[in-house]
Amino acid sequence: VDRDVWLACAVPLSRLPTVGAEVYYFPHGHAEQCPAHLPAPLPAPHLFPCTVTHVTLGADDKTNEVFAKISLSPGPHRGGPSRPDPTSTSTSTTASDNSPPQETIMLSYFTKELTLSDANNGGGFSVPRYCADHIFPTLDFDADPPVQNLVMSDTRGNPWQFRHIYRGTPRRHLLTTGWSRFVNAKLLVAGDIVVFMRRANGDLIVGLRRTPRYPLVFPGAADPDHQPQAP
Amino acid sequence: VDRDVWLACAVPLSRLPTVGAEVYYFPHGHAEQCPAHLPAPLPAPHLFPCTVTHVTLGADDKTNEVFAKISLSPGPHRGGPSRPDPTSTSTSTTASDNSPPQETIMLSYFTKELTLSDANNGGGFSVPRYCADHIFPTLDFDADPPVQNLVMSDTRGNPWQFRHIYRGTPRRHLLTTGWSRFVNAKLLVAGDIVVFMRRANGDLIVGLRRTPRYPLVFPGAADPDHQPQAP
DNA sequence: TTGTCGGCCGATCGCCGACAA
DNA sequence: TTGTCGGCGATCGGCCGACAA
Repeated sequence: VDRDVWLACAVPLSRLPTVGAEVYYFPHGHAEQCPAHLPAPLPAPHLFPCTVTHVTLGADDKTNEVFAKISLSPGPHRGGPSRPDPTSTSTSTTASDNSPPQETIMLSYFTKELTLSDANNGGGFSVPRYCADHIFPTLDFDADPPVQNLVMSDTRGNPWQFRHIYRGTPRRHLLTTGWSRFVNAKLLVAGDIVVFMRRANGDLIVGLRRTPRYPLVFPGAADPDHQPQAP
Repeated sequence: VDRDVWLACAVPLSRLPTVGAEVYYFPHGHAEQCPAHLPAPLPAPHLFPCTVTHVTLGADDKTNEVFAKISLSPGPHRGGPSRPDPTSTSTSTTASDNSPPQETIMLSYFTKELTLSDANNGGGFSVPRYCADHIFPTLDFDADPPVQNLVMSDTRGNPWQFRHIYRGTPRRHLLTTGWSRFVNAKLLVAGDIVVFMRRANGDLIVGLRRTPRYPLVFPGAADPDHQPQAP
């Protein structure tokens, strides 16, 4: 996954450490994300000085959820110890360090939280004005109705096609054909956030941020047998 | 999985070894079922004398495909070597030994290979006369049409409900409502075999045998993204 | 400007008897 | 006896403008 795409999809507070940075590993922050893997009650909060040896950016093949794999090498810091950042974790999207390099955003992007109508009803998506004007290619407003096909890649590079139309009274931008297929394939629900990105060369990319799921695995979802059919 | 249910679903040639039996492990038979896991070209066919230490019967949670996990302990046989059975394998449905105990079938069962109509058309299943007469509960033929709801468990114990009706000209037995749901959930295709079983207490069980799939993993099935929607 | 709703049209699902193998 | 077919009614998906927030 490209760094700029990753950053656009990650939560705004996310900061990526650079290789060689001296950080603190905070076990409690890590355990917070993997409550099922707790081997035993953790000892009192403690910070371990570490050095970042490798950073790998990725996106889940199925859900497109972005993550960062941060390899740490334990050991004391060479320079004077700076104030430890208690939010440091590893292999999570909220990893950060003490000297975040300012990222230059190389692409335009727009985010929207899915409404109930976006996720459930009729299979359409209401495109906010700003997104249609600044991210999507401009429509031919002489046509009636103005309509175009958009092809955009997800964060794994797979293409998705959407019908973008400007219609209704009052007029508004919508994504229709293709949208519900995307929602179903990505298992999106209201509250999830879509990220539409446009590169300088015009390429379109669609990314995702998911709201926390409770529980992460739906009971009975793995085995459809437990849902016997109604008469 | 109960032993009698397992035996009814396994292919007729299947025989289960007993713990302590002295058998031969035949690597080529095993490799035949796992062509993808061949570490290297196998040496010339060879038989390894082994003793069965444990037998576990199971059914795949999703597909209900039955299998036997047979633990072998390598070592020379104590008694005089009997004629080795070249079909012996481990962890497969075709496992066998040299002294199959005669199984007492504790249940009635009926098998049918799915036709194209059973698997594809209209969501119904043509019930052969023998199955309706000897396996299913008898219908009330005074009703018009004679109809009943059947609830049967799959080999994992999950309940499935089918509408059993006797109708048409000429009259015939059919499973209608509920059948297509079962076909879709179990990913059945024409050529697969269903096994309807009735225990002495009247309980109904439905099992499956699958025809070999080529390939075993459908290309592109894992990632729906590679199938962009048609306009 | 945009979220939600009801209308409605077309596609699909699935129950049906007809008919022939 | 039973496999396949065409018919057709019910259901569902999904595109639409209306309307109000």
